Amino acid sequence: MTDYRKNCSKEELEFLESYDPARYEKPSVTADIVIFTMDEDDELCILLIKRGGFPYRDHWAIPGGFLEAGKESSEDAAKRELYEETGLKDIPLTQLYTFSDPDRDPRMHVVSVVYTALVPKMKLEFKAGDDAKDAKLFKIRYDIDGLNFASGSEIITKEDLAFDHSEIIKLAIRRLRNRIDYEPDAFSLLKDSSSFTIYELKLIYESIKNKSLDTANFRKSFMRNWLSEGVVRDRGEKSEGAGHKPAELYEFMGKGGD
Amino acid sequence: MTDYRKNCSKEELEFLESYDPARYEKPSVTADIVIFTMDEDDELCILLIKRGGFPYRDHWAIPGGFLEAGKESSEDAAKRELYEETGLKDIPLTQLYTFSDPDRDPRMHVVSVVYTALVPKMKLEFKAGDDAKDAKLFKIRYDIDGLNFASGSEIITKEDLAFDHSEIIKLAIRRLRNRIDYEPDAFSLLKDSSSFTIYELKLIYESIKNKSLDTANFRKSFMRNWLSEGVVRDRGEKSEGAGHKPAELYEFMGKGGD
DNA sequence: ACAAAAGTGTTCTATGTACACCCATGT
DNA sequence: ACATGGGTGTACATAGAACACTTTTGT
Repeated sequence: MTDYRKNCSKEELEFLESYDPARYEKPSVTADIVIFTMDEDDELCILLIKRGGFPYRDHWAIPGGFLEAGKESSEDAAKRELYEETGLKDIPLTQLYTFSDPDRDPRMHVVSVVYTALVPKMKLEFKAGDDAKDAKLFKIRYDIDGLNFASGSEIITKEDLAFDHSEIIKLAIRRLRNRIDYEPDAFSLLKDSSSFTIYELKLIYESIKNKSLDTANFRKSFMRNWLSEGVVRDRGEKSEGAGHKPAELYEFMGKGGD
Repeated sequence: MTDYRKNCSKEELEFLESYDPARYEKPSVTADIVIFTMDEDDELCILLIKRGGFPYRDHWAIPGGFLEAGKESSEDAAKRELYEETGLKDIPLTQLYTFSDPDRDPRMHVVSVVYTALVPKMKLEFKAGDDAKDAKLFKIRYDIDGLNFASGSEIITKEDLAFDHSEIIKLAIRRLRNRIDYEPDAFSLLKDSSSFTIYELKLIYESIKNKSLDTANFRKSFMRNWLSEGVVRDRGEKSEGAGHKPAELYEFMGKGGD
């Protein structure tokens, strides 16, 4: 693709040279990221940023930023944004969905390509940089009105979110819930994916599915889905120092690991 | 979202008025569509268009076009494009993926939001309009080198496709294969979704999965997944005039239907 | 002793797959 | 008669959910 011009006719080269990309009115393009973590209470959390400028000043939003045209893919833009916002590098992102309603941003037409990232909390550094006034983790909660988000005693609802971000987050959670049964997503949320117990993993599943799971059954599907497939390895060691029977330790063998 | 300005402070309104969207360099945005159909040989087909202009002149491409900024969402753009290309209206589209490599188009940075459409062949009108030199249905074939596409005696491979469209099509097929087991996608490909036999449906599944299925088992899962869920209704009629035992006729009860 | 988690076993049901077999129709 | 699809039934392996029970640690 990069070398397309090499195999071109003279005629076509001329066409490419004279092509004016500014001929048509274009929308802006951003890359946004839904960042999930597990907090100290073993609850699923999302990273939100309080907007310092218009529009939606003082509303909470998921991190994101404009794509640098001609220089980066939307995934690269999301990675750059993730790094600027959290100091995290080399985190695999999965594309969630692209939102493109003409009036989802009051300034202008903005097309947002949204990605999901799953990160262990300990790796998050909060950088108070750029246009971000404030960044915080919010627990994901459910009640009769649907979703809401809690950070300590502060509880925010979809009305406190900027743009269509509440829809975006809703979709991200739905997808995560579906994926977790057949993709090794949960391992990315472990404190230490190279040494963990089945119980620790179960807590992640329970928090994402928002219901408690049967120990015996969870165990069995762990063996079938991950251990016997080589996704996970038995370290042959036991946890120690906990207030209960020592547990077998496992290691996630996926991409890069730690 | 539309009425965001109504609840705005004077200060913010001024900001919005003075905001200049042209400040940043923007990529172009297109909406492309992978259109699947079943042909007269009960084989899965895709609609391709021979490009009349540069770049990739005389290469085959999936239909698509630029998004009209400020006027339409990418899905609306895809619908517009689908109508211009095939005369089809009110076909549900599902978003496939967004491709955004900076050099996937030699002219400039083009972000493409790609959709999938499933349409019965009889509804397709080929319009030789616009920049389309030629539109044709290609059978989807598999061999050692992977995918290829056949229309009569003409066989084309991924090298004959424009841009990264071979990757796009590959992904679309993979997704269709996965979806077909739990989403009622196959019904959209029936000649007549309001009166069909189980066998007709089975042909669609076989073509998409590219392997033959057991009659008895297909039947059972048809009953479980669709009939008992009310997705499909038994018409209480039998097919007639075929060279075999008359078959029960069913009706798809999904969105809009016919 | 008790809480907390680790770990085993059984039972029931649903699903996926393989296969054997008979039925009705047009040619 | 026979090809073509329509349709039924049986058998086996695996997956998921419910639940009962034992084990080992730290406090």
